[in-house]
Amino acid sequence: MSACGEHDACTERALQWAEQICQEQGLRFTTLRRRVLEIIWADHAPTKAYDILAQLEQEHASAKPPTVYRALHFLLEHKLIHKLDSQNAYVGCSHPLEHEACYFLICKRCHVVVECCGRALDQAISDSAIAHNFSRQKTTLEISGECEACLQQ
Amino acid sequence: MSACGEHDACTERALQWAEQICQEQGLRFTTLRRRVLEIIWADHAPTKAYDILAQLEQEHASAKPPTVYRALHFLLEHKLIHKLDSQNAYVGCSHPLEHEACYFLICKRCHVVVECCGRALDQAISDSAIAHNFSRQKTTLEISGECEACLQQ
DNA sequence: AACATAGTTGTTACATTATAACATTACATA
DNA sequence: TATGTAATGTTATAATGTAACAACTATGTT
Ligand SMILES: [Zn+2]
Ligand SMILES: [Zn+2]
Ligand SMILES: [Zn+2]
Ligand SMILES: [Zn+2]
Repeated sequence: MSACGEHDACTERALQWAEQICQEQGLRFTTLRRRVLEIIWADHAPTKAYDILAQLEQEHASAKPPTVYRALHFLLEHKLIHKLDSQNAYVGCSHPLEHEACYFLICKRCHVVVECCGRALDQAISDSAIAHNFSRQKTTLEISGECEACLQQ
Repeated sequence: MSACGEHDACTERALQWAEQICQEQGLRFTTLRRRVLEIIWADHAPTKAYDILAQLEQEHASAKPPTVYRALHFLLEHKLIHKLDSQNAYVGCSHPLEHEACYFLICKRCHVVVECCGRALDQAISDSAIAHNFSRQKTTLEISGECEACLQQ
């Protein structure tokens, strides 16, 4: 499920972003890391680590769990992907350049994940943390339900 | 870590709630389920399933993973506990009677979890879902950072 | 009391998700 | 080319969670 007219463009854009970010920061965007990012960007649904492994194995005989998890750690660290804790699965980041607090709308039917970055909601979260004298460091916000397209069926 | 003056009172209250809720709904609050709830309520930190198992084993020779997970499923189903997806761990529900959308402040230092239920933040989440024509069914909101007590040290 | 029933627990086995530890290889650059 | 660092290969294992079926327990009905 892609939820976008031209998904090749999404993938292309994500890979170019990754290339650019790695270049700017002197990071090595190796074949393996690129391939894992491509697999994750095959669609807009969350991808499981062991499904990535299954794909990698077909083209890369030495692929093992650490192969995949290392690539995932690299991509997470540099915010090229996100982990959805409620699903134990990974999605490509939709806007790695301008990175703020983001949250996810996850469709239970078509599995499309939309990444949102609204200042309003982010502010509401900060306000609540402040009200509890809590110093906010990391936020996990994942909303599952049904997307517009699925509701219209 | 308890984050409350009189933690025995927290536990006592939680067990009585559970008793009452099960009675009202014709559910069986068995020894095993009560014991798992007690273990979770030993403090305000998230508890891991296999740590519960380790405790149960000492007093209940036949305890195995399904023993624990069944009790957890029961307690989750009836909203006596919550699972924190960002930690793979479980906490007692602080207000099982008046249950609305809730979210969690998780202290990285002392591990105390505070469950919050603010209408304002809940509304902001709904607004955002509506803005994306998304039908919201389940929300995971977990904020990790440092609590007031730890910040003052 | 005997029986039927549904719910709970026991038991074994396994699936899924993730990491530790150490060896080897590739890459940059001096 | 030597040398150090980062990346990958390799083996093993840890951590989290479920399937499937057997045995038991509580409860209500004949
Ligand atoms: Zn797309
Ligand atoms: Zn959908
Ligand atoms: Zn307490
Ligand atoms: Zn704290």
